[in-house]
Amino acid sequence: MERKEVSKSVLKRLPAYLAYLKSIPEGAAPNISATALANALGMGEVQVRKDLAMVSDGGRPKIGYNRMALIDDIEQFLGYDNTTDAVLIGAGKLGQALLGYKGFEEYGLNILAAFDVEPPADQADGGKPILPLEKLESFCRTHKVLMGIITVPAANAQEVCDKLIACGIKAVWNFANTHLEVPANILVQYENMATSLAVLSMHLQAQMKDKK
Amino acid sequence: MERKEVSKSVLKRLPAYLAYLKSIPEGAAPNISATALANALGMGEVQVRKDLAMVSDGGRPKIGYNRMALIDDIEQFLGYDNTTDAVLIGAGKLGQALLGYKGFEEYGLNILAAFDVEPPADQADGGKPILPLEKLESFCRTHKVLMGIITVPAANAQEVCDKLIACGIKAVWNFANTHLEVPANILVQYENMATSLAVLSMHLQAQMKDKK
DNA sequence: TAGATTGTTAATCGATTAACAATC
DNA sequence: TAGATTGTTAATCGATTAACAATC
Repeated sequence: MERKEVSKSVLKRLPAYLAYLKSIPEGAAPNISATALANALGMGEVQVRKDLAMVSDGGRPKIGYNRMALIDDIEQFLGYDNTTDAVLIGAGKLGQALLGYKGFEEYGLNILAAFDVEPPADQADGGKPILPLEKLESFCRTHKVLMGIITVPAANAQEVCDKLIACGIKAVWNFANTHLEVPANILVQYENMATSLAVLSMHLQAQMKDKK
Repeated sequence: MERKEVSKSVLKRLPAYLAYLKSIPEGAAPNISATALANALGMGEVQVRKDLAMVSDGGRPKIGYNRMALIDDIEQFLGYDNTTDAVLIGAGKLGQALLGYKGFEEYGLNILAAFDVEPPADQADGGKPILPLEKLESFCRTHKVLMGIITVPAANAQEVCDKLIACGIKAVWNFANTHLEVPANILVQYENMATSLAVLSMHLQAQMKDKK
């Protein structure tokens, strides 16, 4: 299957398909139709079919897609089959939660270590190390790290980001609620809780108004 | 200023404006132009102007918008001025991190308590309580809670979600990587790390290919 | 064969961008 | 007045949806 260019909107839907496909028990029927997938996820079936056409080499009319093959295709497309190493900066509550989260492996993400200006003294045995920030550059260089995760306060995020880029990082996952200025070839993905909250509180406000 | 209907895309950009406006020091000039805002955030200036027109009652040509007034307008529009109470289900690592995060207050979100099938014995003094799941319904009813935050494993998310809706919740913030089936009047906001990771690993793959 | 299902081509929709008129 | 800046109207762009032809 040759690699097609997919738009960001398609890309963002792929993990949802994958999660659903994986949640189907082993013993179930080996095939699944785009219609079934669409219904399960509350989406349009044409959209699902178009999305799948981008990553798989096709389903068979009347039968659908082979579930296992589809899982493999999406995982390969998303690059979950080869792991990406990452470093995390900012070992506060959120940082440590992400550091300890086992689920990332499933997505091909491997956080090697965290860095902090003040590494906590009591580090969990066998957990991933939290190192002083001074060691960041040498660490990134020796491990050829390409992704950095920022979980420092917003005020320090740009500074940390600059440092990461100087260390050779190409992609930044930013949990700080601030815009980051970066060169064109660097991608910043914002994980912005404030955005989600805006959507939620908007809905609640509308609900309240409807009621009265 | 009468309340306009804004699209989700506009809504999602508002928190970014707000964060930037708030990051400007008190002492700076009292006005800011849409052009300046756009440049700072790497956005188009027409887009910024259109967005602001939805929430503020206007800037003045040649001068721009009054910063303080703009902050107030956006906060009011997003409902950050009156707090929303929420409960959190699933006191694992992520759940506890969110529970302990002070920053939500700024967005008008107040997590009252967490619930778990097995509340941990050692709860931080003065922190928010982690209660057994059986107490969820009475708690929600007495506190008239409208928002629920789901941080349980994907396999249990739907069950928890149903329970929340039965308790009168109107908006769900779902951190589990799974689709939730809900009635039409309930909003589910997915906080999907897998989605962000997909975008990031895609970028890294493209970078690698360019290099060789 | 008939019908379910796929994949594609065309139409619609919404959001972004560009052009321009209004204003301080 | 001139110029910066706003706000609006029109044009473009991209993504979603609808219609339909292809296939097992």
